[in-house]
Amino acid sequence: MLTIYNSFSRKKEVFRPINPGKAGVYVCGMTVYDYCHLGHARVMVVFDMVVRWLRASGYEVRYVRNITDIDDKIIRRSLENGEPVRALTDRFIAAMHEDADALGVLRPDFEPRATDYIAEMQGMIAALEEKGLAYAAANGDVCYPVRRFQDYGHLSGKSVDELRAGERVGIVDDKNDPLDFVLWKQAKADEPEEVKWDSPWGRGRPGWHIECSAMSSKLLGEHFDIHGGGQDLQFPHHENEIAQSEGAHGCRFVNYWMHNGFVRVDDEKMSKSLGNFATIRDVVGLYDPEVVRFFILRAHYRSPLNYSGVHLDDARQALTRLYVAAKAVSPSDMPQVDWSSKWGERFRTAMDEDFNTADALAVLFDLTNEANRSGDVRLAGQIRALAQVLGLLGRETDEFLQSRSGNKGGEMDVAAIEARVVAREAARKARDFAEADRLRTELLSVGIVLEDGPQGTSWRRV
RNA sequence: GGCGCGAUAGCAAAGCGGUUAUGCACCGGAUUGCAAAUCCGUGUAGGUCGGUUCGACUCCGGCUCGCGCCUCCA
Repeated sequence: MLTIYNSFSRKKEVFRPINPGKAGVYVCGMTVYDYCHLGHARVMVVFDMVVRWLRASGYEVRYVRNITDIDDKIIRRSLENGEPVRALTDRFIAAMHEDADALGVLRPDFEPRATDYIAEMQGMIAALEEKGLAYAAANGDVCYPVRRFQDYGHLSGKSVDELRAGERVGIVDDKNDPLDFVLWKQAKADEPEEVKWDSPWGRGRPGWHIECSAMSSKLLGEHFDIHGGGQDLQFPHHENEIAQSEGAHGCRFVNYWMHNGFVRVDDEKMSKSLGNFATIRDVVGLYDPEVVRFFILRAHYRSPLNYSGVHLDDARQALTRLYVAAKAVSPSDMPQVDWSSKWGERFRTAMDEDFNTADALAVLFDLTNEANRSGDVRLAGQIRALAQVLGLLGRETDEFLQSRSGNKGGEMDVAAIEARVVAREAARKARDFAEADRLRTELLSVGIVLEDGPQGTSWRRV
């Protein structure tokens, strides 16, 4: 029985889908004006894991992760670059897909681009207007009167009055209430024509929050199961989504809200001003992408995650242990998961407990010990089968161990390495151990470790 | 100022009112020509002060420290 921590109720709840056997999942995706960073990596990996687990549990999942391809930052970047908005967003969508692929993140079933849903957004704004939940501000922007929505603040645990008390002063605003947010922005003279759409409220573009409300209801219905995103989106973005969706549709919006924890770098918040801003492509240049995925999954998704070199090195060693134990089984002839086994049951129990991947991985390590001790290939196969439920261990062991990516050793090419392995074998046969050790030391100096086994010598990069 | 979260062994990270989490690192031993990998053995961790309890790392309260949100942010 799957339980999920629901940010809305602040407690763990048994997952009960709206339609038996099915699950609708919406996750706030990227705003595509720059390369994805580790925070994006966490969102993508975490909800990829969630969807994989729902599927492994037998649910037919409809997974939507949107792309925000219209917003202030995009327009600004486009102007700076002298690059059309569409060219800019296309470029960063392609980059995002590369990053996601590297991390083993499966494509969502739908990746709606905001600009393809302008009509739906306008439809929602019209519906809100009809219910008195939209007004034109002094500057012509159409805004949502937050105080008119009863439950505003529930998700983030804030009351409207507290928000007012803590609000920053000095913000010049045309809104009736500083907390109100924009549904439709009036076009500005210095903005390119490609970011302007005609509407009943004048030429302009949608506000950020209405995008997700419109796309999710169009693709998943007005009421769906799970909505996810980074913790920072809880307020105001998700709060506003609730206000808009429930305001416009008159029914409950989402049953389970899931928020993943932040990524920090060397124990500091990751930010451009601190200069510790790590993009996925930076990190993947230093560490194998699968190590990054493992690193993310090793912590519970709601905990803060601290990125640092030593932690990634640690993760790499741990993942190597799993790979070594699974060596005898190729991913191509991997067995099915035996869910009735002790290991399968423990794994399922861990995952069913609010997606406790840390605990599930601990089960894998216990299984690893058992597999190594017994030499039972079936157990090795179960390591692979279970790990792949988390999107891990999908490669041949040697491919992982010998991969250049993220390994420190690696200047020497494979042919040169193998020539030395052969030469050393010959030396060992001749009992010329001095020569054999010399060759091994030479390889070690370039980051290659040799391992003599019953089936001969194998090598890997450190 | 308001709201919320966290503090676990050298590092990382889970569960749990009373029996070994797990991984990395370290130290012994086995194995190996020597190694590596693997196996065996070794850890009396739970910020602090109180309370509840037969018993608390686990529940409650105070304190200290750290963090997040309240503004665009995954």
